[in-house]
Amino acid sequence: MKSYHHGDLRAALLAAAVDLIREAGAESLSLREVARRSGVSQTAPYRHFRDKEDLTAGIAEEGFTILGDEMRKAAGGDGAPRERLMRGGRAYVAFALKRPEHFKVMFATDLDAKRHPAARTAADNAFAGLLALVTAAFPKRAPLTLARMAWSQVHGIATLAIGKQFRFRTQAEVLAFAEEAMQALARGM
Amino acid sequence: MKSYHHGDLRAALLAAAVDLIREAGAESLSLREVARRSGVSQTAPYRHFRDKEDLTAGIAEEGFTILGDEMRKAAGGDGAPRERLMRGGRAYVAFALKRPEHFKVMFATDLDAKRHPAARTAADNAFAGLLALVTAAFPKRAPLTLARMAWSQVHGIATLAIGKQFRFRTQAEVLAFAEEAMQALARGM
DNA sequence: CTCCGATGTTGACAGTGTCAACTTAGGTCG
DNA sequence: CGACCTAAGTTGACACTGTCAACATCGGAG
Repeated sequence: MKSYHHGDLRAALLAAAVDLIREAGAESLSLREVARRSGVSQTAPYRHFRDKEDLTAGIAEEGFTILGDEMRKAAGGDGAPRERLMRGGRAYVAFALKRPEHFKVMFATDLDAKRHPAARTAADNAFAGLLALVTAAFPKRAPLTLARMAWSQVHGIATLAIGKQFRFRTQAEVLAFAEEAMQALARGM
Repeated sequence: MKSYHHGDLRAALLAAAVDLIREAGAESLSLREVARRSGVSQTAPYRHFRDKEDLTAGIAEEGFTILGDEMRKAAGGDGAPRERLMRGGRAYVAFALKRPEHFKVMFATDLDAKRHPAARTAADNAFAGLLALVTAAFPKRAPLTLARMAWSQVHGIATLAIGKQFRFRTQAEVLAFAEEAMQALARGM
């Protein structure tokens, strides 16, 4: 019986936007099409997002939150600190492979801290988790620098993999390669 | 006396497009604005590019060509193979810092080999240079895998640096960090 | 029960990518 | 030397987009 008010339009819009990006690419993300797919008028999204960029910032925030959660979950439990760090890195790459739309949006624009504080907070949060893992795995060793190294490594792998720059055929191959690369870097650190 | 024909419109359009991206971001790249800045009608670009995507592919091709050249130049000359590989990697990061507009476009879209063969060729070419460097530096050691590791490393650094994800203040800081990271990875390889 | 704020709608405007049809410049060939 | 062909550029149009202003409606607080 479709009431005048939607109920949870914001979430529906975010989901529709991600779907659209998956189907047609981030270039052809359209606020109007997102509204259409959510069964709502063209300007309804403006009750939940300031403008189009704010919508993508919402996707980015969602992505950083999920990424942080999945890394924490993967790195949790028992095992040596180094082993747990590896699991965290693996989760980073796995996230990018499973949700390439989120991942691309998250790093497409340098999201302005003033305009999108929630997204920035979620991002900082995820990085803080990584920092903790690195600190535990390599104590007394300039943790910030080492964390940046680890981040660069998995980020490069993730970016190039979803951009199809490597010639890997399966996600399993990507993950196996990531494992190898992380081992090599860890040895050198 | 502004002749009817432009002379080298294609190059002018590419340059205007890069300028526009630098000033306003890749999102607001507009074929019409590019045409306007080149002093030409709105549809003139279609004589040189099939569509908007083809224009960005042109920028990407230009970028890959420059990148390949600069890496080769940096890695040339004398020095131990490892040392030359380092110089190549450093050139990769330096390229991204100096030409972030090119760099972003190059990796924004997974450029279709069928639609944009020239861009793909230029990209393959640049990677081939890296592969040669790695092979010389680490003989008898699965060069493809090692090259991918090196590429991931510098690519991650470049991407995160120009996306302002690190909190570095100067380009020199970024390059110094890159040096450190490359050393660490090389030790582990 | 009333009324007000949050949520949603309609209509409009400027700007965009792209197509079809037309024009012009400048070199090729009889 | 003049006719003409093609590459390069133009004009006008269409459907679509982001966004604004003005209006409508629901649902909960008093």
